[in-house]
Amino acid sequence: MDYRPLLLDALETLFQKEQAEKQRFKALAYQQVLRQLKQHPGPISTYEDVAHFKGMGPKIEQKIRELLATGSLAAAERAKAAYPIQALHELQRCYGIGPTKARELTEQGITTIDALRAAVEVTPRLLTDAQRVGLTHYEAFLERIPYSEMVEHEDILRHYLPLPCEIVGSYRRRAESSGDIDVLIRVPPSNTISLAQMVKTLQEAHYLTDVLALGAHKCMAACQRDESSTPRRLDLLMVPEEEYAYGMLYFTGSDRFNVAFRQYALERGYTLNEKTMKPLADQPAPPPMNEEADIFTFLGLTYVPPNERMDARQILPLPKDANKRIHKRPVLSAAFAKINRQGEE
DNA sequence: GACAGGCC
DNA sequence: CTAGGCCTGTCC
Repeated sequence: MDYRPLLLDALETLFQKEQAEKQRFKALAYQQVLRQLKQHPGPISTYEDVAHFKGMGPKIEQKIRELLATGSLAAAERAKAAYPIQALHELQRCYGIGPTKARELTEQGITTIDALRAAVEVTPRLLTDAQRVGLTHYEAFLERIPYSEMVEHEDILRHYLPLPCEIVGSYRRRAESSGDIDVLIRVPPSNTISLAQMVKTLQEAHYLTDVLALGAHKCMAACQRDESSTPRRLDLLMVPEEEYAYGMLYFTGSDRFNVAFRQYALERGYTLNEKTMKPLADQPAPPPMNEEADIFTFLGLTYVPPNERMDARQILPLPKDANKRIHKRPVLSAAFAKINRQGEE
């Protein structure tokens, strides 16, 4: 008997319930187990199938054991009676609607995207400008963007932007699809062009169609290659030259690779974020990093090309003897490559 | 100007 | 303890 579908439903329910009750860390705990369950390919028939998951404490263990033994979970059933779980889930898939707004809407009797669309026709101020854009493009923003289309966006952006830029995220890791388009713009000290000006240029080219948020350094927007193509989520980030290498490393991910990378930096006495690297104690301050590879070298790490950046397994000290490198470097297995292709943002 | 909500 | 910062909108 495969309890995987029941387990997914029960844990998703409890995740929504904790979110509705603003129990951030409880929600996080369910989310962590849910993510691993979704990645787990095979059926779940005994507790041993999930015992090795990260973040399995006594509370979640008890709940899973109950579901495996009885086929249902009392806590999840109670949550379903107390909250419109399905409605909260559906509404939160809309860009700009989080737990609070979703709960507010369900309390007004709005429980589906269709109902929300009808309500917003009558009362536009039910949502903010950005949320209305999210609602308009609800289906489109849930779609994934094929790699081949990402290449086209890159061409368009390079054509219109007056500064060097790169699409980062899972696209740079060569994932076969991406969730959105993350663009880093390299800003030299001499720069006089504002982000607002660049946004205007992209709007006049009829590429950028909606602005969700626009500040001095960051723009969140929607874009389209042409009138008939699917609208996509676009993020533009202005990054000063001296921070660019750190920005590239950070926004290229993957998340797990970043966590491992920052942990390793800590062991070497440095704290790392998306802008810079600082010495912890009496370490020397790092020199300017012109490109990503400089950061690897400075920390004594073997450079990892973006498409191999998956998790801690790629964090390897530089070999003392270059000849040994051939034997020390693990070969990318098909299974690893598959994980990478999932292309989480 | 502080704070909350949401996103990355 | 589980990130921290950016942007928007609201309230006073």
